[in-house]
Amino acid sequence: MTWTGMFSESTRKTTRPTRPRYLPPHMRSPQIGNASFLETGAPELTRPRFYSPQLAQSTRGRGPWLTARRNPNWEDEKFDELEVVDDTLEEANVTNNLEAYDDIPVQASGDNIPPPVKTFSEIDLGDGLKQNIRRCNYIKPTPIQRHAIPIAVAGRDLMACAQTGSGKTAAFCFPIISGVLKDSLSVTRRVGGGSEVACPLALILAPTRELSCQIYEEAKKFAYMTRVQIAVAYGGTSIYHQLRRLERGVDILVATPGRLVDMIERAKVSLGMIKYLALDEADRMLDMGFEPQIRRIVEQMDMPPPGTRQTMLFSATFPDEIQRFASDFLLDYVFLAVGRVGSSTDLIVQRVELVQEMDKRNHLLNLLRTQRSNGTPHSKHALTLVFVETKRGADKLERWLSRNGFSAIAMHGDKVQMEREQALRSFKSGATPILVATDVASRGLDIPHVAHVINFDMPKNIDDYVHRIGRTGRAGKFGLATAFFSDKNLHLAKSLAEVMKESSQEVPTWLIQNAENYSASGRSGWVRHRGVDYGGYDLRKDIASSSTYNDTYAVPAIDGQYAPTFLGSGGDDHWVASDMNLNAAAPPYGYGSVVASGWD
DNA sequence: AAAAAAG
Repeated sequence: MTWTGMFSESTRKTTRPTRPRYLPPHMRSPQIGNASFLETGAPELTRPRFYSPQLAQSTRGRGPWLTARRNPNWEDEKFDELEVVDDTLEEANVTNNLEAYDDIPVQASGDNIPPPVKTFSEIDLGDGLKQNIRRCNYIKPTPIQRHAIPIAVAGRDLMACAQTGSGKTAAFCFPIISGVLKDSLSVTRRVGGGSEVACPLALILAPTRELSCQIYEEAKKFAYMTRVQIAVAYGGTSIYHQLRRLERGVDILVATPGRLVDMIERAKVSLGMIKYLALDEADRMLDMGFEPQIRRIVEQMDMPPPGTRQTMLFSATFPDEIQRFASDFLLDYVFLAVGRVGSSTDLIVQRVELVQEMDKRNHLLNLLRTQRSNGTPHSKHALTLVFVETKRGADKLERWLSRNGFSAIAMHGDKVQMEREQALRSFKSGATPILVATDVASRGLDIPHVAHVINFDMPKNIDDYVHRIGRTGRAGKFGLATAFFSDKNLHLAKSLAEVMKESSQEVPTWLIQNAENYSASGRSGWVRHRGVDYGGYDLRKDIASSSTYNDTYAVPAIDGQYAPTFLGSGGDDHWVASDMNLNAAAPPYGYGSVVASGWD
């Protein structure tokens, strides 16, 4: 049996910082003047008053000695060599649409589920990590963190549906770092000098190189000044330097599958000592393209079997069939879903426009021109992310936009890694305020200031749509998502209408009409029509014999705040962790501040 | 009929 509950989240103001400080993605650039945004239907292009790029620049590239003289707490400065924001921000944040998101639905199922905590201090994560959590200004755990961390720290396997922006990365990093810290085996005993094999205790896998980097950077912050050694392994760059790094010993390895396999085959890495395995964007990692590789790494190398390692799978979407694959990797796992589709998601305005293929380019130009004339020109603070279907299409659209006066850059898997990273940097910095990307950029990446996501080509499945539009509307900022819907996309009509409806969007009648005519039943080739199935519920519930899972877990009332307001209501509730929800929900959580990139 | 991930 499972329980389902709605929890009240009360938010509160945090103390105003006395000095410029790191600002987490979800708290960056809270929207200001959103009324104009809604009226024009164009992204808010006004430069947020609280952001200070000059200030951010000024601390960059400085040696610790320099900072040390200025500030005795230089460690903290070095710790986040990132964006420094001035403190006027804080206030703007906390006043953001709080009430609408006070109730966060949480569903958990499985045997003997460790109860959630209300604060980080309720769990012994170790002094070093605890200090870093403070350094990160993590005031209060997010819902996914409150639930997932106790489960993970208890050593349980976990399948977690967590909304983007809800603190997923920390939710699996904290328990892993904490576990490594408690491990008595020093890293030097697991790797010798010379060419010995690196034996990490933890492996974190991600579907793209850039996402691996992001997680790596994030984990480094969490492990700052502890003895926990973190390394990253991904393709498209010299393996030599990565191997040299491994020779120094590694506790936690963040990797993409290809390069990892390469290293294992070269006998530079052994998975024999793995105690923790985490798959980020787990449904992607287990989809048709990736599944064989993952299976190879998890089942056919020297990775300890389920039961002797701890496995954690995280994603915002989790279709049934993927849950089935996934359960092969897990033992007696807890299923967790945070967030619900259908709750207010007015932070992302979703528009669908019926555009024929041949008209798309001009339509895009008109859209961008309107956007430009509506407000400040594209800038660091109003980035537009355009998704296309193919790599060639990305290049062609980049050229088309450039020829027509829009500064655009393309990012896709046919570019060499340097170009990919350069494109991303150029976009993030605002130097090239339009990024034309394939799905390489659809998941996990945290790009502040994306005001508008345009699905120039619709993705093949609705999950990707959810992930793509989740690149905007983050950090409590309003976001706009525009979809160019052509007759090639009719199979998506139903699921798209469903997604929009669930996030309180206005669904055009023509779309509803088509949704009825084209119920997503067809299945052909590699196109997987799944209708609306993000897997917001535990697949095991469908299994006839529920005896294995009959431990009911009621959430203890803590200060009256955690008392479920309802339990297992009617069955009509659709529990899903969707990006849209998550975006909407992010600011109200009121985690004070914090979190870093990779907040996804 | 695709994107991603090794070189």
